[in-house]
Amino acid sequence: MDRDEARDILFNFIKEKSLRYTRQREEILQTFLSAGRHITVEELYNVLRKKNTGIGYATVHRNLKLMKECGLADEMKIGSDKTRFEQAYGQRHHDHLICMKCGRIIEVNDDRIERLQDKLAEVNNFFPLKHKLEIYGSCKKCR
Amino acid sequence: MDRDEARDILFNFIKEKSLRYTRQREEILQTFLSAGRHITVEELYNVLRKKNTGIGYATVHRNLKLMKECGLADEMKIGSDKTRFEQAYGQRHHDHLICMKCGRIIEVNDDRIERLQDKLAEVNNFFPLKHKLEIYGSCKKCR
DNA sequence: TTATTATTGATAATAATAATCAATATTAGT
DNA sequence: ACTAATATTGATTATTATTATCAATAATAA
Ligand SMILES: [Mn+2]
Ligand SMILES: [Mn+2]
Ligand SMILES: [Zn+2]
Ligand SMILES: [Zn+2]
Repeated sequence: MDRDEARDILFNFIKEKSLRYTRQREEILQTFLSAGRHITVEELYNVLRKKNTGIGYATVHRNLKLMKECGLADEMKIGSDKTRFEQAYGQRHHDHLICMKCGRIIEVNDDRIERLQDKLAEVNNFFPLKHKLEIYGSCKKCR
Repeated sequence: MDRDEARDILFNFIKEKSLRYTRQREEILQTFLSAGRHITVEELYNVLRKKNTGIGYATVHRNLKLMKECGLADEMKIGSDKTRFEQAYGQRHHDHLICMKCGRIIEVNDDRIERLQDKLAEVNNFFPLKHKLEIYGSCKKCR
């Protein structure tokens, strides 16, 4: 994702809602964009702490939620772990293979599955809005 | 699921592990079998409370976990709701359509999707053990 | 510069789940 | 049936993730 584009999205969202563009928001956005995918609030908070930004946990939490609101982040919950956030803007939908041994998360896509899911909903008179497919097992290394 | 068969499974599991077959366990099992699918600890606890069984919340919680251990129950977590339990013995695997308006849960199955999931794992050098497919949207009534 | 008010960061509240522990109940052995 | 051993219960507390609170501060517009 383009950094400037991401900043624009956040900035415009903030202006539209009469919110304020703070040093903390800029810092959290940049750090989030640099960080690995599927990061928790705690993990992002720890990265920011090492940078001596003095940003509090609550602020990280609040602003990841804000970034979700404006479409820059997606929220995901795996099992009963902590909520994870991943970059969403410019990313196409994908599902996840989750290694139960090392925690690695592999992003995958299968159009045939996507289409069959829509059909499955249809034959059940169900109007699908979103879905979650997670396959749990062990990855190559942990086999 | 056959009641006697279910009791046998629990009973044998308990004997194998040198545990004890208590009045509470029998009561919780029977009530769980009679209750609707995808029930929470709290919901089951409330049913038991109405029956004046005097069984505590912690005991319900512990024993639903036990029933999961012996294969009589499956645990599922939808979004950030409370954990739900459903009968597992004699039930084939299925996925869920979840109405975001009324909370209705429709159980579905599609062998083609199942097979494609296995292939998807395979091409990613991933060994699948279980999976979770949930489609969120609105049901017929809530359309 | 000033007034307004959104934001922050520390902390407390909430809520789901699990752990603790003394009292009690179950079980096996006699 | 009695006893000893110990698993279980139920009330309560602890833990953990998430969210709310609030006084101090910072961002924004006039
Ligand atoms: Mn992902
Ligand atoms: Mn089900
Ligand atoms: Zn792995
Ligand atoms: Zn509905």
